[in-house]
Amino acid sequence: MSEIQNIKASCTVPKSSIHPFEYLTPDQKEIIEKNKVVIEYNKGEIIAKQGTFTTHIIYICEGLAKVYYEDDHKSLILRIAPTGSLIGLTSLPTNQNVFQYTASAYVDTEVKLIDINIIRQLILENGRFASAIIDVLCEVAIQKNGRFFCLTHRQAFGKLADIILCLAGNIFKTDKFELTLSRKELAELAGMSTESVIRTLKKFQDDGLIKITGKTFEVIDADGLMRICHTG
Amino acid sequence: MSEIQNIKASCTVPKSSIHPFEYLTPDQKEIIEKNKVVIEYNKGEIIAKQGTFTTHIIYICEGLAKVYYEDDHKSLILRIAPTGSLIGLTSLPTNQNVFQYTASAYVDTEVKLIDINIIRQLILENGRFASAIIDVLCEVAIQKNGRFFCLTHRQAFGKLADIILCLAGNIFKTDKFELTLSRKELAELAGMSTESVIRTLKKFQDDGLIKITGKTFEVIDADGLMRICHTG
DNA sequence: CAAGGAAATTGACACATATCATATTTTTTA
DNA sequence: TAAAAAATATGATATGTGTCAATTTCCTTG
Repeated sequence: MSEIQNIKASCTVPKSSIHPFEYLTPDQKEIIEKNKVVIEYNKGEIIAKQGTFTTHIIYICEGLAKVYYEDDHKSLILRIAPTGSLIGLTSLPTNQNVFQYTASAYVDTEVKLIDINIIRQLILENGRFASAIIDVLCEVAIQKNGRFFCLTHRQAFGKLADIILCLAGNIFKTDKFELTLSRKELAELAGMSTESVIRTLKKFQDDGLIKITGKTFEVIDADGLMRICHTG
Repeated sequence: MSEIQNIKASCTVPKSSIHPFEYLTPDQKEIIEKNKVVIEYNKGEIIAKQGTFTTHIIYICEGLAKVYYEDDHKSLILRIAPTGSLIGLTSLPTNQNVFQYTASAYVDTEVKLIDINIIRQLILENGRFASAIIDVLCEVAIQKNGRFFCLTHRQAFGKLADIILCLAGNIFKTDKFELTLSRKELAELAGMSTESVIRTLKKFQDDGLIKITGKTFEVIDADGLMRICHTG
């Protein structure tokens, strides 16, 4: 039986063990601190809107954000940004000065806004910081590849199994957790219809893979879900 | 009537106008030149295999590479890397030292191999270079979001229309071009079956959107294809 | 130039899953 | 606490597209 935290699901959340700001000098840290703004968002509120000018990079101090791409009245969740994530890095190139995606608060979330030009300047000045930013970008890219593959090549069973393992292993880091997401939100995350999510969830329960009591999800057979990820 | 080069298809190829090496000092350029290896690959040959150690970053001097993710005997094309692209950047984080995808030559391709540790060192030393590498990563990320959306949210018509516009506008940069890809390869690119590609292509011809003569593709109605991208 | 093989094409069919309609349960709010 | 609204659940149906099989066309190679 594998430990839920060690499950490697292609998933939605990058591992994020990188903290670029740690590589700044005290002086540089102070520049950030002096120019930062801290804002609280309520669940559901939009933190950054695709297409608007990226004047600041967003750092998630506490909470969870949904990062999604919007087009033609459809939307695609790119990733879930947990505490410690940076949002808006894709606007670092000066010719790409608008948000390439929308970010909204999945739960009540506290963010720190940092002037993007200060970040640009620090990248030029501090190699270790630049390197850490690159690491963050790479980590997000790798996670996105996995999610991309999952959503295009797996069918309902596999997609949902993947999401559940990801929630358990990467977000809540325990096999029994309270899920505040509605079935509709879960469906959006898995890239399938709400009804399909409900049916698939029921099937998983009948097969003894998971147990749902109200809003509480419990992963019973992580290895079984893992197998479905790779076959279903 | 829009110019084919200005069509904004979500697409498969990043615009790639960034050349990080231009920001190096003469000394730094010399380090690169002294340590580089140039290799020629024939069409179809594998340039880098997912899972193997990334000892070098790959620069495409001339040609076209297919970058794809492999899992469970299935594969997903992430992007097409044209002349001037860098491959292997996602291995820059030292804890991510294997290729995250496979790259193979779409046509005969000449590449330059550059020791990844030299790149890492240059990122630390040269802020402008680091910044340019970040720009490249961001550009690839943005392109990948578009492709991700296209492949998950559009159906056959839209996906294929998108690919055709991308080939015409971004790769060949003309509305009449010779396509060396087989229907099977085109299908892989559009994330659909070979038969569906053939049927859809036929429909496009019947509707007077494109004209195919042997291996020559001609875009007749780019605006029409564009519309299909966003509705089909 | 003929034979063999690969690629392209076409049609029939299967199947996964979205959509729609409707019912039930839960939550909100007045 | 009743009424309204939202979320969840379930069944029937529609549809897009993949798969399989068969045929034709094109290209290679002896």
